[in-house]
Amino acid sequence: MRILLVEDDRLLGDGLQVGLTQAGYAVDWLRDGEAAVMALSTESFAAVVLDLGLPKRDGLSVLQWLRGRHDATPVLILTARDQLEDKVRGLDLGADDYVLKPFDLDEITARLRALVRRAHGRPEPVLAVGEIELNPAARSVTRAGQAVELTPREFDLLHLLLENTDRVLTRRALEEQLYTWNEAVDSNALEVHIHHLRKKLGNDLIRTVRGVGYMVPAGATP
Amino acid sequence: MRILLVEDDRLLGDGLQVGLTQAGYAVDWLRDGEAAVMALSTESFAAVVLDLGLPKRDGLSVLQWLRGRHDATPVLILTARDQLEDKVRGLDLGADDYVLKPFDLDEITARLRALVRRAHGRPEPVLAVGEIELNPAARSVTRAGQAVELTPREFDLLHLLLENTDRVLTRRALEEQLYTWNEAVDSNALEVHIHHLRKKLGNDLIRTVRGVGYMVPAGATP
DNA sequence: CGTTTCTCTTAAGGTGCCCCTAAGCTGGGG
DNA sequence: CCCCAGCTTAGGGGCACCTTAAGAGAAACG
Repeated sequence: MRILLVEDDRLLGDGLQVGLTQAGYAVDWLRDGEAAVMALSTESFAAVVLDLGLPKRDGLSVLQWLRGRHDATPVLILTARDQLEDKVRGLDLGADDYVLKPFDLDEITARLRALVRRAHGRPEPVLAVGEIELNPAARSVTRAGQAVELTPREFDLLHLLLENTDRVLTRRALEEQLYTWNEAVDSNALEVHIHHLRKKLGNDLIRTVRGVGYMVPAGATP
Repeated sequence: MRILLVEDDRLLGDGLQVGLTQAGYAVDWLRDGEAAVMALSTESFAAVVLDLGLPKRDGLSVLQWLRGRHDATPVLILTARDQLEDKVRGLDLGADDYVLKPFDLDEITARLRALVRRAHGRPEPVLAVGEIELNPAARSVTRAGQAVELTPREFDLLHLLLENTDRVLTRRALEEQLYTWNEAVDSNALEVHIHHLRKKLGNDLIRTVRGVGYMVPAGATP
């Protein structure tokens, strides 16, 4: 599985190359947009990891050029948190997904995996417990086949719980995952979201573990 | 599930040992690279948690030596954020994963779990004595395969006892662990919990040692 | 740009469960 | 036979969690 990594920052690129290699990809690492276009015009990749701020030729320009050729190679965009506009424009131009800096390597590989899988027309793996199903790619949830509308927070929370069935997630752990590393909430927001989830999905799915946190048993809701 | 922890910082090591033990692992804690090599050459571990900055023998050197012997024991590296090069070299040398300092205990246990599972497709670590099994991650207890409902205190108490099978735990020791360093109880609360545990798990599991404390024999309840 | 809708947080009040307490009981050891 | 450590039982209080409601803020709409 061959991947093109386009990143000018030496440190970041180095880390990514190693990490992605570790994850089982063959990684070609280029430092500027010009080189990226050259590579893409002659070679074929399973996916492209594309930084936006590049020398010689901007990342968005590379993306636009790629899509102009009707090349459907999956593209994962790396963008800083304060450049949301770029992200939006990137998605408009045909990016398949984006990751905000500073990012976690696991997140990159996870999204990349999803991207490649999607590109090959293979269905996304869904997380299922009992009659509840969650589709991470579509961000959709069904209960006994019926679609259930969840807000973003609710979805993320449920996602976390379903990824860790049979494991108790402490309140701390959940909050740290939901609220990105800062501005921790000091109220019972988490409880409220849990409450909403139970209301929409039934009371049996999420078990309260007093004094610790929450858990969804793998064999819940008969 | 036996784990080798190699960490020279006393405070950090202490915290890790407690946390990992809490997570259900049997932890051997060594303070320098020399000792780690000694241990690894004679004993077998499910995984190694390895700090890089070590006395006598550097962590990377230990890792290199280990891989040189074609030992595939999973290795989780602890590294400071400003030593990315080391991390990279570590991965090159065959580390399986790394965690940046300062880290979260939950993250360590999560990665460790993934690592061990990856290494030989095994499920969660459990503490087992006779027909009693305790799963720290799920905070669940079974007796002869049947789920047993325990209250938080009961669970914590049982957890402590099972972590120290064949060792007599004094009333003092138990109370200090259960009640976080303050607000000691001056009554027989402990006895009450023991009573409840016996009621739910059978009278043979927990042995009373008159005048000292309690103990669960490793080969209890046939 | 005002209006509307939707989501998330905050806060307050309620409730059920757990845990401590205490007091009487039991049995082993001196 | 007595004493004391541990066992047993029951109840009340407190706290963790639940539930509900409403306001702030952001996104969507015209």
